[in-house]
Amino acid sequence: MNYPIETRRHSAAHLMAAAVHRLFPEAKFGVGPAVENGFYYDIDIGRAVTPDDLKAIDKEMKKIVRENPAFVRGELSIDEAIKLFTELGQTYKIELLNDLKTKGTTKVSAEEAQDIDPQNVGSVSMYRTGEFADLCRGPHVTEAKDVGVWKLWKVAGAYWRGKDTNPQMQRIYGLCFATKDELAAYEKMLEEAEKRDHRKLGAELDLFTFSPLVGSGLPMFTPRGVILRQLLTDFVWELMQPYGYERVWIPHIAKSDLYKTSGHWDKFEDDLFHVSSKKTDEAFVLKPMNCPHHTQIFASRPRSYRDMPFRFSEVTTVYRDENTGQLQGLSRVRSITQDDAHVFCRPDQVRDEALAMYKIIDGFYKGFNMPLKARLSVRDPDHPEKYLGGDEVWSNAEQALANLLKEVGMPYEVGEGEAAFYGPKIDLMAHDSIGRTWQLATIQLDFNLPERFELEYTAEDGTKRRPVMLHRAILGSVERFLGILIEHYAGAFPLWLAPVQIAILPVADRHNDFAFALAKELREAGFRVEVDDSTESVGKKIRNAEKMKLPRMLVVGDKEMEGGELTVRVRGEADQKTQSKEAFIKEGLETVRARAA
RNA sequence: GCCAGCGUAGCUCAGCCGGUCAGAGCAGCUGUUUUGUAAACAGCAGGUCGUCGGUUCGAAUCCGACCGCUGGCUCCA
Repeated sequence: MNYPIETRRHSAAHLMAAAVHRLFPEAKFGVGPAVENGFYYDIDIGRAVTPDDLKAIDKEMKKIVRENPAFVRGELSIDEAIKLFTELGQTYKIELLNDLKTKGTTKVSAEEAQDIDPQNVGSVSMYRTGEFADLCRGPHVTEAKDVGVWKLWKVAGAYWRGKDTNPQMQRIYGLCFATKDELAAYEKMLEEAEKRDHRKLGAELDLFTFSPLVGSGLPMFTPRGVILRQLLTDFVWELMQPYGYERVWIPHIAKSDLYKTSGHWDKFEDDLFHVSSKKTDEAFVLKPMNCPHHTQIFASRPRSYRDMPFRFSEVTTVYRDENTGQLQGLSRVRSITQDDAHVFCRPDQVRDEALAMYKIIDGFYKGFNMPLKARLSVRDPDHPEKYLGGDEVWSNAEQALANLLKEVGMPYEVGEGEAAFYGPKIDLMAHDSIGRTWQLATIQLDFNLPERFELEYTAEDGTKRRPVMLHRAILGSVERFLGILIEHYAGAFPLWLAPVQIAILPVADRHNDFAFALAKELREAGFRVEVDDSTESVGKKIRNAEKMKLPRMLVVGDKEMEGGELTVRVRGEADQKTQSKEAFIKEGLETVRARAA
């Protein structure tokens, strides 16, 4: 039988629950949906699940598959179900059923909704697998042996119904695919992703480092890493040129009053780094974002409608006191460098400004062969209290962004509840070379900060008007983008980005002078060059250059000194070629200019 | 912040049911070699076994706290 993979995965979750039920009769069950690549089930056995438990559960699952019970569907009223689960002591299920009964939904998160059909209020469906019965809307495979190939993967703590005030359950993750080959292929992909891990490559390629003395989540960039940072932000700056952006500069701390005015204080006080002064009683914070500062530059003098828009851009670092448990390599840090820009414009200029932003983003990601998808992030209609500003303002803003996406012909999905608290936004998701998607660039509309800071400009008729503010980031965060880029290229950066572009490898000591002279010449031509004058063999020098993923290698020995031609080796290729110096330089410069490999 | 796992030289790892347990390879340094396409040879040096405390006659090994890392959860302006 050819089941949809979700059906197999969800059935595998039940199968696992059935096994857990046998091994731990007291176990209480939460929810167990199918997810990307597999499934999980949240359980509570009164203690942590150990790796040994996982093995035992896996063994029991195999045993059940040999017994091959059918997945049997039944239906009963909510009250009957509550009675049944009360007898079974399944307190979590009872909570879900009570919610269903009183609120007509169990929905707290999208995942949980999978377990119960909110449309089918009044009665609920059950599935029985052998002696294990579970609340479930299905569908399921008919027999246990149809679940496919699984592998119990890992255990993690997970708050019941995703709320950190609720007790934590044990979430057991499993991979599940229809065939062995698919599972193997996925595991291979995981392995590949691990090899590309930017934390590993960052150390190996000497791009950035952490120190326990400096603190977690506070990366430091080495000379090679800074070359990458600089090239990336220069690229953005270059793309911004046609659109009239200007650079500004702001200090990295500000009085807390700034954020009390902006509204950030109320929302993020606990996530700010607080700075106190012994000289004054005033409280300061390390800036967690740049927009409030930028509003003060706008507000620093009277503005005329004639001069609008003002486009302030800055690559600058913000600081956020993230929960330590969620810091991760360059992906989640406490010092975040943003390629930030804020545009203050008239309402009639929003479209053009947002369009310009879109074009910059589009050009940037094309440069890395990362296809984009858009998401229009709007309010969560169920929680209007989470947002600043009036309903009409929001509706207009959401509409303006939707129109823009339609205009540029960008397909998009709508992300309800994904908006920032001050306005809707367009988030752009980039695909990397191994098929993952990342939310990176963003264009955000903001009708609220101008209001809070009482920003204004003088209109044609002499009246004071409120400008509209747009926030945008192209890379998102330089650190996070760099982490993604390292994994995208597996550390083998294209020539234009490589921190060291050319390695010159002298065959013997007597070729060193020639090598250094050549290096000087190539540097003057604009390349980043390194000479390996160690006393190692040529083979070893090549090996080292390959390990550092240097795009070009020039082996120089007697032949090159006498003949005048260069011997060129390209990263990852076994063959070499002979080329004149002029041709090598010309070709290299063209490749760099084209931002190609 | 919460749950779990982990922490031995710069890196990768061995040792870990308490008693020659401080080891290996790579990297580093010093010699020799002067090398022609992915690892020359030899020697030397390097760790208070994350930190602090506890149990014990004795702790890298057991326990606790803290720091850090990893995977999740929560959060994400």
